[in-house]
Amino acid sequence: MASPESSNSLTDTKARLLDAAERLFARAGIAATSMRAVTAEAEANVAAVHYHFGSKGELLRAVFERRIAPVNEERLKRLDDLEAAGRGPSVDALVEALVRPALEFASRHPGLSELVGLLQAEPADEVGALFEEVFAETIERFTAALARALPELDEETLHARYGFAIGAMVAVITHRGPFATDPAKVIPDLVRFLSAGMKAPAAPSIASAVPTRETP
Amino acid sequence: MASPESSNSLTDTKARLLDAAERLFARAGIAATSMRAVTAEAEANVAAVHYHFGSKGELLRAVFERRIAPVNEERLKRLDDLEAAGRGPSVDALVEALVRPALEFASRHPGLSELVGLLQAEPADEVGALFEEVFAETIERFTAALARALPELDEETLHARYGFAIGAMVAVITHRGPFATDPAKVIPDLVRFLSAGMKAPAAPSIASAVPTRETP
DNA sequence: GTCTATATGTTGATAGAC
DNA sequence: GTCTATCAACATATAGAC
Repeated sequence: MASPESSNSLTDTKARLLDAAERLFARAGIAATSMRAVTAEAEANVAAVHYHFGSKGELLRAVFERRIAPVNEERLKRLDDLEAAGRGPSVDALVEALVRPALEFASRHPGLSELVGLLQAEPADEVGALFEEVFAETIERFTAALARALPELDEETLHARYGFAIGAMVAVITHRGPFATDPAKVIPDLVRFLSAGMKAPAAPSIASAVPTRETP
Repeated sequence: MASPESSNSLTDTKARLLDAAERLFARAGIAATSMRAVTAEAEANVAAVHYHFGSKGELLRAVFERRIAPVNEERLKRLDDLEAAGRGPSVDALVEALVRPALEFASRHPGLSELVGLLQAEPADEVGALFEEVFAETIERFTAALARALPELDEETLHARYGFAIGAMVAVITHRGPFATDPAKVIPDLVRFLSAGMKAPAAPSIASAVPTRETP
């Protein structure tokens, strides 16, 4: 089926470069990681990364997409399942569908953890556009589903709470806090915390407050 | 009172270097910001930063400490006030004392926002030790106060929730989410969300669950 | 596809005149 | 305290042999 000599060891270098770049970007940051270090770690040549990716920026993009795409696919699959089975998934179920795939992937691929950390603080120059592009669908689908589960929240509050939740989740993924390393422990903890926050009573809007008596 | 010629323009360069470094570190990251860029922005000389700070690492440390120290001072002052007035501050009050100073400082000094972003994702080499050192007292005081307000939570869960809260707060500070830019709007929103999360029922511990009947 | 060799620029740090 | 000049080390990127 495969051509006589191409398939295996030829693309091997490319994969090793991705692995090495992920490891080093995560460990020392993007700007501080030289392509020499990447190629050395991958046991490849300095020119190889230019041949396979064209530039350091494109290598970075490939590294991110490889890890983040499957997380979002799993999230959307879980959301599809929730919406298919009966109508109106609970807040807890939605939060878990959003959070669990990310945390489980992160615990399986330690590189993802620190990669997400980079996504958070790396100057938006290169990463910002990638961020928007990769997460747009997930954000839209989940905020819409949460809006249906929490009809009493105005859109602005709901979007803010979604942002709070992502922030807390990112803290766990990047290990910036005293969190259990076992996903089986931390995921329920986080879901419990975030669901309670999501379901908190909305702020009393100034206009609709005290409707019991009108001042003439 | 002041000595004839020293006080003003002599320390001026040092302050300009701090301002410039803060601006550039925030904009492009630490590793990507050269000291040449810093001294150019400060309209100073390449050697000036070595004269005043000794190295790039010490400059970084000075930049962080200048901004973060006052935030923690304000937090601890508010906590002191809460604990002085009556016993047992509420969860909501504690969360607000933790969160409001940071968000208000960040909205007044835009540089702090992106500086906090750096603290989050910069490889822990240099920043990690600084982080531990600067936030240790705040963490200890607030988790202790929260533990008194939430006696039903075990220590591990409480620390984890504290970490979730910091993560959500950092997301707001670094503008990584659809948050209102007006602190008067976002702070109450965040406090409401986090307080509800803090007060969420604890996970049923496997050991103490179903204590209604003992199996022989 | 992978390598060596090299062109060209930038970095952090220092020495020493003023 | 501030400057110019200069260092060795390292960066990205490319050219061309194999």
